[in-house]
Amino acid sequence: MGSTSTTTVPTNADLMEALAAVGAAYFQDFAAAAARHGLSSSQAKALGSVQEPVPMRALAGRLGCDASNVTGIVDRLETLGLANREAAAGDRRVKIVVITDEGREILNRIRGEMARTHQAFEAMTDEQRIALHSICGQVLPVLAGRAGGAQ
Amino acid sequence: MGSTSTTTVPTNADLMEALAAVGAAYFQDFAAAAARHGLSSSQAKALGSVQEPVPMRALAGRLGCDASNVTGIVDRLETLGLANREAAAGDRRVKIVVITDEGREILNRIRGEMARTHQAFEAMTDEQRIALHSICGQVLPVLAGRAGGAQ
DNA sequence: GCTCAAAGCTTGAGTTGCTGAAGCACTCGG
DNA sequence: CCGAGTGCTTCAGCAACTCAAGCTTTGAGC
Repeated sequence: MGSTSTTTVPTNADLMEALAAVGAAYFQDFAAAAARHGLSSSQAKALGSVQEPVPMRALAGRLGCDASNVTGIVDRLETLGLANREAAAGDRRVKIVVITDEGREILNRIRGEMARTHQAFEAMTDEQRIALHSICGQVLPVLAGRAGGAQ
Repeated sequence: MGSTSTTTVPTNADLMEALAAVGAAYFQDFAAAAARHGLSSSQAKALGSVQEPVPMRALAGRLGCDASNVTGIVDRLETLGLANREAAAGDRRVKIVVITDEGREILNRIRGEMARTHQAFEAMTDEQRIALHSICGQVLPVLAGRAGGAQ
């Protein structure tokens, strides 16, 4: 396979490998920061997905898992005092997950403590930051299967 | 196309969000492809980490989890006929995990079936591919904690 | 050669993540 | 008001994960 050369266009396999490695490393940094605050990565991910109030069912969609699974995760967040269930106005079947102030604080602290991630970003030039952000923005809708639709 | 003179440099938070979204989407594509072949994402990830024979302990390091956990994962891979344990020459405590031909075939098929990922990559220009690959290569050592040496 | 500390793997107990099926509570169209 | 459909929870069951404990092997010191 290709060696690192400025004129070599990476193959799909090259890109997959690179993206997988970066994604895995990012995730481990995230999980480690969450663990320092007593949260599993799933709980932390859920917490990050409820910065805006979200119904249980929609949360399951965001997390890409079954609705019954979300019940347990939110149970634990609620026990820890990081989120609450609130009844939805207008449809009493629906329960809306709302992050608490404490939850928001923990979330911000976790994000701030992702030392490796911040270190990696700091080392990037403005051009690289712009390029990476642009590429992610372009690639995400396809990767997430939302091509042609708005979020 | 988009880039005008208004060069907005994304903040760390912007990049974190973008990277997290792309990483999560990639992982879901991966997990879905693996599931189609009866593998959990952990099993598939392990399978991808033993393309070269690896001792159990080293595999645990690569997967970022406890050694005792790897026992169970490799148990299942072995049951499925996708990998084998072999005794290490020179140290009979060590067991080396070796992928089987069937395991290699399944792994290749999984990677080939990550449709969204391939789709996303196909839509990239040569410049973007080079930029993304280069950025990943630069960022990975820092993100994975293998940078500089002061740690 | 023996002993003992340490290393590599497995086992067991216990929690969490996750799914599918079943059930309850509620909404909405007829 | 009734029945179908929706949203959430509960339950059973497996996989992933961790920690502590246990077994075998290794290697260093005696």
